[in-house]
Amino acid sequence: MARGKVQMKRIENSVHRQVTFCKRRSGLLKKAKELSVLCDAEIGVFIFSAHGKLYELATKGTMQGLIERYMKSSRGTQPEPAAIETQPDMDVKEEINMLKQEIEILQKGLRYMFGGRAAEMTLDELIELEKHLEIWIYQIRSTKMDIMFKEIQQLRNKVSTQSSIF
Amino acid sequence: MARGKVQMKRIENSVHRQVTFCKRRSGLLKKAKELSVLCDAEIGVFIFSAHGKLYELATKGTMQGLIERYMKSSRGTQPEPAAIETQPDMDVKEEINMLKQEIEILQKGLRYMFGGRAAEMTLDELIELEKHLEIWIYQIRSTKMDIMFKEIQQLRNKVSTQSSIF
DNA sequence: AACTATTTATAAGA
DNA sequence: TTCTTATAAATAGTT
Repeated sequence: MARGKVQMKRIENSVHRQVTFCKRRSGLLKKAKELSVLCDAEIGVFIFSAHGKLYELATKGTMQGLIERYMKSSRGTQPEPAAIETQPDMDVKEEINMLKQEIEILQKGLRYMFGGRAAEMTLDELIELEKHLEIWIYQIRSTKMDIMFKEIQQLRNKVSTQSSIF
Repeated sequence: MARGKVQMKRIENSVHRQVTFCKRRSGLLKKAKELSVLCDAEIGVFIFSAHGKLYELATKGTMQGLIERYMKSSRGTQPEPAAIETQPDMDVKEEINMLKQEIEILQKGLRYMFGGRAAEMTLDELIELEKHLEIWIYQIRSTKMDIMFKEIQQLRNKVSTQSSIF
């Protein structure tokens, strides 16, 4: 943006590209900090260079916390999972609470797996997480069964079709 | 940055703050896109407004994928979990592979929990995930046992100290 | 939303 | 990298 316009496409000269990456990266992070301070926003940025190196910024708190908040927030904007369609009579609020609880659980689990492990979780929390994982496994087994049952039905249909041909 | 400098602190006038948020937010996202294109970088940005509304950008692929990459990448820069200290003789490479595998597992689980649920997972993947969750539960139980054992020892010490006093 | 006077960011060069 | 500087972009205050 100085001494000449810039084309909005990958810079082919690798030296230029590296220099521009360095400059614009710091510019971007500066802008993010400013926006956060001026407007009281919480911002997370991560940048992977072409060679895979990570540069990150999290205003207010940690990136982990921001990701958890992101998960929580963006979850609601997605289409409802298919599982709900099989229970159209269920109370919507109750379903939402269940989903929220599931998210809380996984957040705890995430902290356990990616964070400093057991050091960050108390005995009570571990017991709670274990309980929820058991529920999760139960749900997975249930879904598995559904899928397998459908497959069996399809196979039966095929078999009966074949037997009517011959 | 025009018609007067700006102080780097929260804008008190709420109308000004809202307008500035809107302008600078779009500016930040534009800069992020430019950096990604010009320098072949992969960038994720999320912005929570003061009132909690989420604005996001993920260049190349989805935010989910970026977060997974972030988890993978930043994991290595953190201090090693305490669990490793209890096994100083274990081969480091093997330990790294185990951690990587753990991450893969949780990523699958994340997709299952936060993504489109069962619809996105095949039977084989569900079976695999179930297996990994069982391992995870096993690890949690093991950690629980460690914590409980330490607590028992501490309590025993207290008891024996008391009995020597009286 | 638009308009500009300024401030910032930054491309090219050293 | 870092500095310099001419210019392009972003944007604060105003309409």
